[in-house]
Amino acid sequence: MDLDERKTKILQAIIKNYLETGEPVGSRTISKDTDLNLSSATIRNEMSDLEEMGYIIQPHTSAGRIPSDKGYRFYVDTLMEAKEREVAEVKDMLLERQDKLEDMLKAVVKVLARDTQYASMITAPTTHLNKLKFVQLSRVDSEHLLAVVVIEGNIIRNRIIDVYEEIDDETLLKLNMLLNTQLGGLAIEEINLSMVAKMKQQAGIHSDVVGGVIDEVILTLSEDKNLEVYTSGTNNIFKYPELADQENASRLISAFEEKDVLGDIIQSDSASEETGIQVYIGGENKIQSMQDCSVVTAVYDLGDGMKGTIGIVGPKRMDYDKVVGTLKTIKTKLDDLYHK
Amino acid sequence: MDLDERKTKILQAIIKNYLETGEPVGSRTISKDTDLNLSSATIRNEMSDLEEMGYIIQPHTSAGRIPSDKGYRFYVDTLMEAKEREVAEVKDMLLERQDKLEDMLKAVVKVLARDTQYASMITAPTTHLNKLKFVQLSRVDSEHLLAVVVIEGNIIRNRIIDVYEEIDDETLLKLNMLLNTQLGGLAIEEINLSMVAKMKQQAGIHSDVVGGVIDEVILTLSEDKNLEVYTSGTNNIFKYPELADQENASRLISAFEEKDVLGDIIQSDSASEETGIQVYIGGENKIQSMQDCSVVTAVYDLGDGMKGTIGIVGPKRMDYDKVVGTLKTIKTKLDDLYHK
DNA sequence: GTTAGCACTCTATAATATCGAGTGCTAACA
DNA sequence: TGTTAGCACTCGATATTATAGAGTGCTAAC
Repeated sequence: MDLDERKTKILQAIIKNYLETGEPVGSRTISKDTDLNLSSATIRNEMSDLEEMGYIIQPHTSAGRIPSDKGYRFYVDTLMEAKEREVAEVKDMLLERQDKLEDMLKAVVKVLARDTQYASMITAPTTHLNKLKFVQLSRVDSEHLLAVVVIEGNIIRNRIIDVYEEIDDETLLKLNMLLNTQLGGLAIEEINLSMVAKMKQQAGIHSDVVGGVIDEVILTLSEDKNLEVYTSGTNNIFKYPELADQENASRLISAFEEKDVLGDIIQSDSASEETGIQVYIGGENKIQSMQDCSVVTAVYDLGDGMKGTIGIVGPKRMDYDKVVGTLKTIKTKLDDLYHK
Repeated sequence: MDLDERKTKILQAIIKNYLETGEPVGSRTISKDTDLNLSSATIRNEMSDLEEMGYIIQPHTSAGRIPSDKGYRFYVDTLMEAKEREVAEVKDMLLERQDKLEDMLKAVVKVLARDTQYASMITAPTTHLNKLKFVQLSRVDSEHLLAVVVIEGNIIRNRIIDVYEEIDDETLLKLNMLLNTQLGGLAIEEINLSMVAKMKQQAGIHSDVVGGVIDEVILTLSEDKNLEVYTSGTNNIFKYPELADQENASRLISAFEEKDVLGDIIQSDSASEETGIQVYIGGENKIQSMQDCSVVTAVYDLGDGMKGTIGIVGPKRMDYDKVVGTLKTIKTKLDDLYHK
């Protein structure tokens, strides 16, 4: 038995209807709603077939049918007509200065949540090809130095370093020179221990300062680990009864609080290449607490190897059209930021 | 009619019992639980009085009594015996480097949530007496400068500034000198427009760079506005049935997502001076969505005028002893950080 | 002032009845 | 052979009723 055109149409009608209402769909509804002009009895026969094939499920004997994960998957893969959406606000927002990256990400995820009405998240971009642009040491007061580390993509990190001996301006200048000539332009893999030892030796009594700076440089260069994730609209999960019972809601909300968990969702996102958008339905999710949800993610690319992920979590009966459209738009706008 | 010793004891017993069970407390329970050796009938008479005086409430005719806001208030003000608590983890945590303030705050609030089992929040310290320590301009590449602004308390902000004309090293040095001699040590109130104009004039063709830096300085100095708030343990609200119904939970969670709302709670915290800890019970809360909750906050002081607030939100039948004790400990440890 | 006793109230829980949407199956029809 | 009307049946959702028990207020006796 295979999915002929009529079965496909009926399956689509069932899913569409269920997405809207959240109630199991009966044969009578389909009979009236579609332009197939078939009686409910015929529909019933077809539905029985579709159930046998695993596309739909009967919650209990005398209820209508709801889509199975397999049904949703078929819908997403073949039946969905992704509509382009306009997300007006984002366009302006992205004109903001890039060094306020954090604020920009927070704003984008907020727009996404408001636009889709699903719980939303975005990760700060992680750079994989990190190279040091330069280091700048300044005196804060007699006991502290400030080390500013700048890497490709203009990511900036600061660190206050304790000093125990007086450092005069000239020495400071020399240390700056030393650090920049030795380390400038290098990636983390290119910095080895013998270089560090040599530099410490050249710094003489200030070797601990050099050590502190190098620590910060290494930390900054290898910083994909402490993944920043911003979320918005968490409380949207209460809009969907099938997710809103206490146990579920509690689990989901604590998942949204644990950045690591969100990181896991996003990690191995090898995103379907044409659009860069990935849909995980129900059991396809790795995260236990999201087995009753669908997750849609998109990878954005700010250039310089700076890639991040933006996505939403919602009920399986999600408005996939809308979500994919919205994500596509936002992704495009984020990507354009670089190629503009 | 006034609160004699016996009434006080009975009130205390009612509240204690209700805090533990969350169920309305009957006269029989009190009769057995206290060492007053009174029959349930006598207790009933007293309870009737206490109800008339507004300290307790009957949810319905044939139920036991629960404390009113006024009852809780009396309990917190006079009956509670705040226990000192040990919050072991925080001690070590605070030894961390101060320039990772953000991470430290996140860690502290996490400990608080885990320790109390209530939803917790902490605000980053805002400094009111901000004075500029120094500004440092560096070249990032031919089109961008990096401005680093450091203010009292070693708070650091960065900004990338676009430049349209080549700036050589010497000019950069001059601009650095100019900015630091003119602005060093000043508070925001001390920087006026005529100074800005004068500096721009001295900077000649690079007046826009100077303008950009000054913008960032002003932004940094007046930065109490974009109040950073970190939260943890939001999902703890599901542990208390009286808060866990969908509507309530949804409201609370979205309040926890809106930093502004949390800011409001904390704003006018004139904290009772001896301990610096403030308790808001039910209707005493300004925030609409928290009228069914109690909120306990503490102001911490890192010195240099850097003050922040840490607090928890939970059900009215909260373990006030524990919470106040824990907050006191954390507050003390944060305060000590400065005076150590 | 305290207490035993008792009638009364009201919620929570369980047990029961009823309704209706939806199904599967059969038989008739085109 | 595919389609459809008809009908008995299933089962969750909702309303209805009954029951138990915790707690009260009041009265009268101690």
